[in-house]
Amino acid sequence: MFKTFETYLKEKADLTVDEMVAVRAVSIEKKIRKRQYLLQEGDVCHYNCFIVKGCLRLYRVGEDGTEHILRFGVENWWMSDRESYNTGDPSKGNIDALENSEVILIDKPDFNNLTTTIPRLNNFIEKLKARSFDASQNRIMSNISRTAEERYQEFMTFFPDIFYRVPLHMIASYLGVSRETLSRIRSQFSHK
Amino acid sequence: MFKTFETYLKEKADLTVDEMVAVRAVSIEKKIRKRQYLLQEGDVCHYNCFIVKGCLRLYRVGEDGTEHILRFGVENWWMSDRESYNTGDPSKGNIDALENSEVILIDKPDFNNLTTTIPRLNNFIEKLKARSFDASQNRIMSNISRTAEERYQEFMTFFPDIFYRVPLHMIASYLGVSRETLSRIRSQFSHK
DNA sequence: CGATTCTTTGAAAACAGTCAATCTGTGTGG
DNA sequence: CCACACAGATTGACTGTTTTCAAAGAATCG
Repeated sequence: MFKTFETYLKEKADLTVDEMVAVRAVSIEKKIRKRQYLLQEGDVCHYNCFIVKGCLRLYRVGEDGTEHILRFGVENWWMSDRESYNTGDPSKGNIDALENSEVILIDKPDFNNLTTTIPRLNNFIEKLKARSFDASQNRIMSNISRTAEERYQEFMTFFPDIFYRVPLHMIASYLGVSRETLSRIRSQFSHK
Repeated sequence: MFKTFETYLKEKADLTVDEMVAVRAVSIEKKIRKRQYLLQEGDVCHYNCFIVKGCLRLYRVGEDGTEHILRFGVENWWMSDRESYNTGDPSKGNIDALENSEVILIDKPDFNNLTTTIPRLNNFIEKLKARSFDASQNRIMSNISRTAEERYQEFMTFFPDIFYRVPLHMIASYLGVSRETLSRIRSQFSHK
């Protein structure tokens, strides 16, 4: 299970063998079954979580009780509630598994240790954060400027791997429309 | 003009006198008049920009030619197109001044120098980026879960200082609704 | 098979966008 | 100082989109 993570780190951050050992020393392997929670609202997010296998989601519950999905994560993605992780405040969101999954957890102090002692890792993580921010900006742009149909097509083309493995009502939730609306968008679209 | 920046850095990052000198050495003071551009679509964003005085906006133009505002910035905020700045790719957005403004620009290589040589500055900037990311996530949540009216009220309470100095049609653009809709939301709201 | 989860459909109501017109305040040039 | 232009805000009428609620079909899993 650590193997996948190792391959990933080797390719992305080009870690040495020694560095890899250091990473491994603080890595916690964990299996989560479908519908199981990795983080629940109100708890503090103490871990960085790398997805080895499976599919997770981060969502928040609105005032009316509706679930709103902020992110999906699949193999080789990171998944945590960064806000709670950074601030140490209780999380506003929940992370649960949409499939039986395998993840690697690294505790915050351990992770900080790694990034300060391994510059190449730090570098890579910084880049990752930067891209993640850019993605957020683009999603905001999408939300304020595109129609639901456009956002739907955008999602399909950008994340085909996610599109084909999560239920449609969750994609609707991610896009910010009701499942009925998404269903109608799809039927309109396929009648062309 | 540098004075304001100095006060800010002193308070936020607690820089020493020597460090402040180093910052000053690479700071470019610039005045921008209302409606003038700091960055135009297609250009690469080479600078970090700190707002000493005034008000700027970052916006993108949609396929139909409509302007969509991604961010506003006022005194003591940073304003740049982070995507272009990070990647070196041409910017998808424009930054212009909504009022006569004064900014301090720091070139990317210079800025990198500063953050690598001044750990406390680096630390502060990292925190800033983290908060900025969190804000993005919260805005996305808002976009996919709240009604236009709720987003409007949210904006007023979170950014009263911006609310009272930018035209309403720009707030509409930021919120992702037409100016007419915002106008109607307001009149409904005030008839209570 | 039965239960659950997921998707689709229909009809009514609420909501938002567009276009065109009007109203307001501001500031500039004569 | 006035008249005019201009940017901003509002309103009305109309159209189009999205939500909601209720119901019914598929698909999946134990």
